[in-house]
Amino acid sequence: MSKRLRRLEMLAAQLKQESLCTVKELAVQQGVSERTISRDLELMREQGLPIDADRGRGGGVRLDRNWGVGRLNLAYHEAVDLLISIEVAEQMNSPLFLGQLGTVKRQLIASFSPEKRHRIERLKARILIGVTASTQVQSGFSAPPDQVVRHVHHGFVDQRRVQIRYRREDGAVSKREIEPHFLLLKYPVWYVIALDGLRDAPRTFRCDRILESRVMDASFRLLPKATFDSVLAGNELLV
Amino acid sequence: MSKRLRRLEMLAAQLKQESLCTVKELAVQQGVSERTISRDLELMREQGLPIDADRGRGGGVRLDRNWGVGRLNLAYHEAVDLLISIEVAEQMNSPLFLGQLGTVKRQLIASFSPEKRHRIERLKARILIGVTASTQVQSGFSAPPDQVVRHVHHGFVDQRRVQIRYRREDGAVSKREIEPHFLLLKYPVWYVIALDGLRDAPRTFRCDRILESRVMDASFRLLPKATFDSVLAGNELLV
DNA sequence: AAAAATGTGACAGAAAATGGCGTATTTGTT
DNA sequence: AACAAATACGCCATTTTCTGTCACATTTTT
Repeated sequence: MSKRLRRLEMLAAQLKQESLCTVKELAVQQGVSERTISRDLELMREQGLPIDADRGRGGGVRLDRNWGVGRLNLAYHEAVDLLISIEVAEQMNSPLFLGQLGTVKRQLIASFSPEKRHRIERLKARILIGVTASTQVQSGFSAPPDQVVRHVHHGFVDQRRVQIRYRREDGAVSKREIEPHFLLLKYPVWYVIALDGLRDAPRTFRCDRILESRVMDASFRLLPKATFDSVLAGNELLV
Repeated sequence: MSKRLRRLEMLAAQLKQESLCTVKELAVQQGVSERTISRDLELMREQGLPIDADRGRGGGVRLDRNWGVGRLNLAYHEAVDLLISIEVAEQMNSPLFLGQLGTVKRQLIASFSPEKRHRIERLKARILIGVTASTQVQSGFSAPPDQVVRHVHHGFVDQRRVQIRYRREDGAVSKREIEPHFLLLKYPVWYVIALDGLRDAPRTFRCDRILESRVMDASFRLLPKATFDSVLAGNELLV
């Protein structure tokens, strides 16, 4: 069903790979006549792909040089991560490359439904950017294990409780179940501001001090930000 | 020509906006029969769109909640910026949100032709990540003006000479024409490592000390990295 | 049980896609 | 100047696909 659709996609892919190909080549590859390829290219142009053609000997068809990417298919969570990454980077106040990403951001936002957009806004509001960590803190920093990063991320985004083994500054290790409400970045260190499940008290955890983690099935409800004022108070926030 | 293609796109767009719609609604909107919409949805499922349907009263059709973005259309330079941004952020060693961006990166890379991929590799090799700036440097830091950021970015990517007005640490202001070969990030400060056009000597400039800038028409040729060893030597590089 | 939804199969008529052919046009090569 | 290799496009018969209609099954809510 719908062979043409598939052919159009394959043609687009082909044109992205090869810088120049002739209609004849494409026709042989796709097993259709040259006339058909011509018509396909015509349609693709109508759809907005900037396909240039050189007539005459040594000519052929190619995508405009200034065209790199036809489309990027993003799953919901990928799009969310991308959008939030861009916004975080923007707020980190060190532009140069990310400053140029306005169009990308706009497209991402536009592609979300209003309802989802709102969810992302709330998510973003739960990410706090603080001042850069002191030299002393930085020297004692090492990137947390991948697994921990994934779990904290998951728990934060999906509002799931996370079980962690945590090493306090004084070296004592304890097991806890936390509800990750806020993330705080004091570059390069991420902190989780969470409700400690057992004591029902707000606490701050440094991600690189989390030794092990597990995402629980249980989700949690967001509490008002005021609940965390006590632990947030000590941090200079940029945003 | 190809009404169906257009209809399929419109259906996808519709489904992205509305969380739930009935086949009947869609049929009326598109001016075709319900049976046709059914078949369209069938095709879209085959193409990989996760369209769920609830039967029975109050039911309808909707995109899987985990699906936000159908496609992102990126121009070449946007795609380049995005890819490089992701890589820079990755190398900044502060994951959490960027950890999930592997798929996005892979898709971006896949969509470039080998030739373009190579150009991007070279561009990336010209971006250096150093250690975080000292507290002292940070306190004297303020984000450079947008225009300067854009111009430096432009000059760096397109290998164009850039005219700048620069304020040295001692306060003296001078006008120069530079060839931006490398960018060095010592978070949050970006440095431009460039050939000073007048003296033909490698120099380092702090972006936030550039007062004004202008991109020239003249492009420049890349010199071997060894040319800049003298100015690069003093920097601890992470990469 | 009724109503409101989707899902699917069959069939004939409508519409679109295809291939083949011819011609025009552009461009590089001999 | 002539030729060869490309795209561009119009026309038409043929083939394939799409569409609407009708019928019936299934799922879910009221």
